[in-house]
Amino acid sequence: MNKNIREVSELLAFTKDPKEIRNFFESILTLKELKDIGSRWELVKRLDQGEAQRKIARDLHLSLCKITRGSKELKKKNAVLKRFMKKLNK
Amino acid sequence: MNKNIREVSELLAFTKDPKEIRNFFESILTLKELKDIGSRWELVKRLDQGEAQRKIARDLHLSLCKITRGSKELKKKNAVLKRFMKKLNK
DNA sequence: TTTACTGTTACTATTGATAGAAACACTGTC
DNA sequence: GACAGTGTTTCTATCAATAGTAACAGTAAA
Repeated sequence: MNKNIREVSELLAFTKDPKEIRNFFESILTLKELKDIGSRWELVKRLDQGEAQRKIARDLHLSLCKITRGSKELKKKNAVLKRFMKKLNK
Repeated sequence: MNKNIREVSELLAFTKDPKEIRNFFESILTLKELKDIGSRWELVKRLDQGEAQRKIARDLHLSLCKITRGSKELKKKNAVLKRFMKKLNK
Protein backbone atom coordinates (compact mmCIF):
# COMPACT_ATOMS: atom_id res chain seq x y z
CA MET A 1 0.00 0.00 0.00
CA ASN A 2 1.43 3.29 -1.09
CA LYS A 3 -0.56 5.16 1.52
CA ASN A 4 1.51 3.59 4.27
CA ILE A 5 4.80 4.69 2.79
CA ARG A 6 3.45 8.21 2.60
CA GLU A 7 2.38 7.98 6.22
CA VAL A 8 5.77 6.77 7.34
CA SER A 9 7.47 9.51 5.34
CA GLU A 10 5.37 12.12 7.09
CA LEU A 11 6.15 10.74 10.50
CA LEU A 12 9.84 10.74 9.73
CA ALA A 13 9.63 14.31 8.45
CA PHE A 14 8.41 15.31 11.89
CA THR A 15 11.16 13.43 13.67
CA LYS A 16 14.29 15.42 14.36
CA ASP A 17 16.19 12.89 16.43
CA PRO A 18 18.38 10.63 14.25
CA LYS A 19 18.47 7.99 16.94
CA GLU A 20 14.71 7.79 17.00
CA ILE A 21 14.71 7.24 13.26
CA ARG A 22 17.34 4.56 13.48
CA ASN A 23 15.37 2.80 16.19
CA PHE A 24 12.32 2.93 13.99
CA PHE A 25 14.20 1.31 11.12
CA GLU A 26 15.55 -1.39 13.38
CA SER A 27 12.02 -2.12 14.56
CA ILE A 28 10.25 -2.15 11.23
CA LEU A 29 12.95 -3.64 9.00
CA THR A 30 14.37 -7.14 8.94
CA LEU A 31 18.07 -7.70 9.46
CA LYS A 32 18.52 -8.52 5.81
CA GLU A 33 16.75 -5.34 4.76
CA LEU A 34 18.92 -3.26 7.06
CA LYS A 35 22.01 -4.85 5.58
CA ASP A 36 20.78 -4.51 2.02
CA ILE A 37 19.78 -0.91 2.36
CA GLY A 38 23.03 -0.06 4.07
CA SER A 39 25.12 -1.56 1.30
CA ARG A 40 22.93 0.06 -1.35
CA TRP A 41 23.55 3.45 0.19
CA GLU A 42 27.25 2.69 0.23
CA LEU A 43 26.89 1.69 -3.41
CA VAL A 44 25.40 4.97 -4.61
CA LYS A 45 27.98 6.94 -2.66
CA ARG A 46 30.83 5.07 -4.31
CA LEU A 47 29.25 5.33 -7.75
CA ASP A 48 28.90 9.04 -7.20
CA GLN A 49 32.60 9.26 -6.45
CA GLY A 50 33.38 7.53 -9.74
CA GLU A 51 34.60 4.24 -8.37
CA ALA A 52 34.69 1.35 -10.86
CA GLN A 53 31.71 -0.99 -10.72
CA ARG A 54 33.78 -4.13 -10.58
CA LYS A 55 35.76 -2.83 -7.64
CA ILE A 56 32.55 -1.98 -5.80
CA ALA A 57 31.18 -5.43 -6.59
CA ARG A 58 34.21 -7.04 -5.01
CA ASP A 59 34.25 -4.76 -1.97
CA LEU A 60 30.55 -4.96 -1.15
CA HIS A 61 29.87 -8.49 -2.40
CA LEU A 62 27.26 -7.27 -4.83
CA SER A 63 26.62 -8.65 -8.29
CA LEU A 64 26.95 -6.38 -11.28
CA CYS A 65 23.22 -6.58 -12.02
CA LYS A 66 22.51 -4.84 -8.73
CA ILE A 67 25.04 -2.17 -9.39
CA THR A 68 23.58 -1.21 -12.73
CA ARG A 69 20.34 -0.50 -10.94
CA GLY A 70 22.05 1.97 -8.64
CA SER A 71 23.86 3.67 -11.48
CA LYS A 72 20.60 4.18 -13.37
CA GLU A 73 19.06 5.89 -10.36
CA LEU A 74 22.03 8.21 -10.11
CA LYS A 75 21.79 9.24 -13.74
CA LYS A 76 18.31 10.64 -13.35
CA LYS A 77 18.44 14.38 -13.29
CA ASN A 78 17.73 16.06 -9.99
CA ALA A 79 17.77 12.69 -8.35
CA VAL A 80 17.01 12.92 -4.67
CA LEU A 81 20.02 10.72 -3.99
CA LYS A 82 22.38 13.37 -5.29
CA ARG A 83 20.76 15.98 -3.08
CA PHE A 84 21.15 13.73 -0.09
CA MET A 85 24.82 13.18 -0.79
CA LYS A 86 25.32 16.88 -1.15
CA LYS A 87 23.87 17.31 2.33
CA LEU A 88 26.21 14.62 3.55
CA ASN A 89 29.34 16.44 2.41
CA LYS A 90 28.51 19.51 4.42
CA MET B 1 27.23 -1.77 7.35
CA ASN B 2 25.59 -0.21 10.34
CA LYS B 3 27.36 3.08 9.74
CA ASN B 4 25.33 3.62 6.60
CA ILE B 5 22.01 3.20 8.35
CA ARG B 6 23.11 5.77 10.91
CA GLU B 7 24.10 8.10 8.13
CA VAL B 8 20.76 7.74 6.38
CA SER B 9 18.94 8.28 9.67
CA GLU B 10 20.81 11.52 10.19
CA LEU B 11 20.03 12.75 6.72
CA LEU B 12 16.37 11.98 7.20
CA ALA B 13 16.38 13.77 10.54
CA PHE B 14 17.44 16.92 8.73
CA THR B 15 14.77 16.54 6.07
CA LYS B 16 11.50 18.25 6.82
CA ASP B 17 9.71 17.66 3.54
CA PRO B 18 7.74 14.36 3.56
CA LYS B 19 7.76 14.24 -0.22
CA GLU B 20 11.54 14.41 -0.29
CA ILE B 21 11.67 11.48 2.10
CA ARG B 22 9.22 9.46 0.05
CA ASN B 23 11.25 10.14 -3.08
CA PHE B 24 14.33 8.97 -1.28
CA PHE B 25 12.65 5.72 -0.31
CA GLU B 26 11.44 5.16 -3.84
CA SER B 27 14.98 5.64 -5.10
CA ILE B 28 16.84 3.52 -2.61
CA LEU B 29 14.31 0.73 -2.02
CA THR B 30 13.17 -2.00 -4.37
CA LEU B 31 9.50 -2.30 -5.23
CA LYS B 32 9.22 -5.40 -3.10
CA GLU B 33 10.77 -3.64 -0.13
CA LEU B 34 8.40 -0.72 -0.50
CA LYS B 35 5.46 -3.09 -0.57
CA ASP B 36 6.76 -5.16 2.32
CA ILE B 37 7.49 -2.20 4.53
CA GLY B 38 4.12 -0.67 3.74
CA SER B 39 2.24 -3.79 4.71
CA ARG B 40 4.38 -4.23 7.80
CA TRP B 41 3.48 -0.73 8.94
CA GLU B 42 -0.15 -1.54 8.30
CA LEU B 43 0.36 -4.70 10.31
CA VAL B 44 1.65 -3.01 13.45
CA LYS B 45 -1.11 -0.44 13.27
CA ARG B 46 -3.77 -3.13 13.14
CA LEU B 47 -2.12 -5.15 15.88
CA ASP B 48 -2.06 -2.03 18.01
CA GLN B 49 -5.78 -1.63 17.50
CA GLY B 50 -6.32 -5.18 18.73
CA GLU B 51 -7.36 -6.77 15.46
CA ALA B 52 -7.19 -10.57 15.36
CA GLN B 53 -4.02 -11.95 13.77
CA ARG B 54 -5.86 -14.31 11.47
CA LYS B 55 -8.02 -11.55 10.12
CA ILE B 56 -4.94 -9.43 9.42
CA ALA B 57 -3.30 -12.37 7.70
CA ARG B 58 -6.27 -12.73 5.37
CA ASP B 59 -6.55 -9.00 4.68
CA LEU B 60 -2.89 -8.30 4.04
CA HIS B 61 -1.93 -11.72 2.60
CA LEU B 62 0.66 -12.25 5.27
CA SER B 63 1.55 -15.54 6.90
CA LEU B 64 1.17 -15.94 10.61
CA CYS B 65 4.91 -16.25 11.13
CA LYS B 66 5.38 -12.71 9.91
CA ILE B 67 2.65 -11.43 12.15
CA THR B 68 4.16 -12.88 15.29
CA ARG B 69 7.29 -10.90 14.52
CA GLY B 70 5.34 -7.66 14.46
CA SER B 71 3.52 -8.46 17.65
CA LYS B 72 6.79 -9.10 19.43
CA GLU B 73 8.11 -5.71 18.41
CA LEU B 74 4.98 -4.09 19.75
CA LYS B 75 5.31 -5.80 23.11
CA LYS B 76 8.72 -4.29 23.78
CA LYS B 77 8.46 -1.56 26.34
CA ASN B 78 8.97 1.98 25.11
CA ALA B 79 8.82 0.66 21.59
CA VAL B 80 9.46 3.37 19.07
CA LEU B 81 6.59 2.00 17.00
CA LYS B 82 4.09 2.93 19.69
CA ARG B 83 5.47 6.44 19.86
CA PHE B 84 5.15 6.77 16.12
CA MET B 85 1.55 5.62 16.17
CA LYS B 86 0.80 8.07 18.92
CA LYS B 87 2.14 10.84 16.71
CA LEU B 88 -0.02 9.53 13.92
CA ASN B 89 -3.23 9.90 15.89
CA LYS B 90 -2.64 13.57 16.50
C1' DT C 1 -16.36 -30.95 29.72
C1' DT C 2 -17.00 -29.32 25.25
C1' DT C 3 -16.71 -25.85 21.92
C1' DA C 4 -14.80 -22.01 19.75
C1' DC C 5 -12.15 -18.52 19.83
C1' DT C 6 -7.34 -16.66 20.75
C1' DG C 7 -1.65 -16.42 19.91
C1' DT C 8 2.48 -18.92 18.94
C1' DT C 9 5.63 -22.19 16.87
C1' DA C 10 7.31 -25.66 13.60
C1' DC C 11 7.39 -27.91 9.14
C1' DT C 12 7.63 -28.16 4.10
C1' DA C 13 7.01 -27.32 -0.75
C1' DT C 14 7.37 -23.63 -3.69
C1' DT C 15 8.52 -19.35 -5.20
C1' DG C 16 11.50 -15.50 -5.87
C1' DA C 17 16.01 -13.20 -5.43
C1' DT C 18 20.73 -13.21 -6.48
C1' DA C 19 25.79 -14.25 -7.16
C1' DG C 20 28.79 -15.37 -10.47
C1' DA C 21 30.07 -15.90 -14.96
C1' DA C 22 30.06 -14.88 -19.67
C1' DA C 23 29.30 -12.03 -23.57
C1' DC C 24 28.89 -7.61 -25.92
C1' DA C 25 29.78 -2.77 -27.02
C1' DC C 26 32.52 1.11 -26.27
C1' DT C 27 36.75 3.89 -25.35
C1' DG C 28 41.47 4.98 -25.01
C1' DT C 29 46.31 3.53 -25.26
C1' DC C 30 50.17 1.17 -26.93
C1' DG D 1 45.36 -3.86 -34.99
C1' DA D 2 45.88 -5.59 -30.31
C1' DC D 3 45.11 -4.93 -25.64
C1' DA D 4 43.09 -3.45 -21.34
C1' DG D 5 40.02 -1.06 -19.12
C1' DT D 6 35.18 0.60 -18.88
C1' DG D 7 29.50 -0.23 -18.30
C1' DT D 8 25.58 -3.07 -19.41
C1' DT D 9 22.79 -7.15 -20.19
C1' DT D 10 21.56 -11.97 -20.08
C1' DC D 11 21.59 -16.62 -18.31
C1' DT D 12 21.48 -20.29 -14.87
C1' DA D 13 22.29 -22.85 -10.71
C1' DT D 14 21.85 -22.01 -6.00
C1' DC D 15 20.24 -20.20 -1.94
C1' DA D 16 17.01 -17.88 1.16
C1' DA D 17 12.27 -16.16 2.12
C1' DT D 18 7.66 -17.26 2.64
C1' DA D 19 2.74 -18.88 2.22
C1' DG D 20 0.03 -22.21 3.79
C1' DT D 21 -0.93 -25.66 6.89
C1' DA D 22 -1.07 -28.05 11.01
C1' DA D 23 -0.37 -28.56 15.79
C1' DC D 24 -0.18 -26.92 20.52
C1' DA D 25 -1.41 -24.05 24.54
C1' DG D 26 -4.29 -20.83 26.69
C1' DT D 27 -8.78 -18.54 27.63
C1' DA D 28 -13.68 -17.95 28.00
C1' DA D 29 -18.28 -19.14 27.59
C1' DA D 30 -22.09 -22.53 27.14
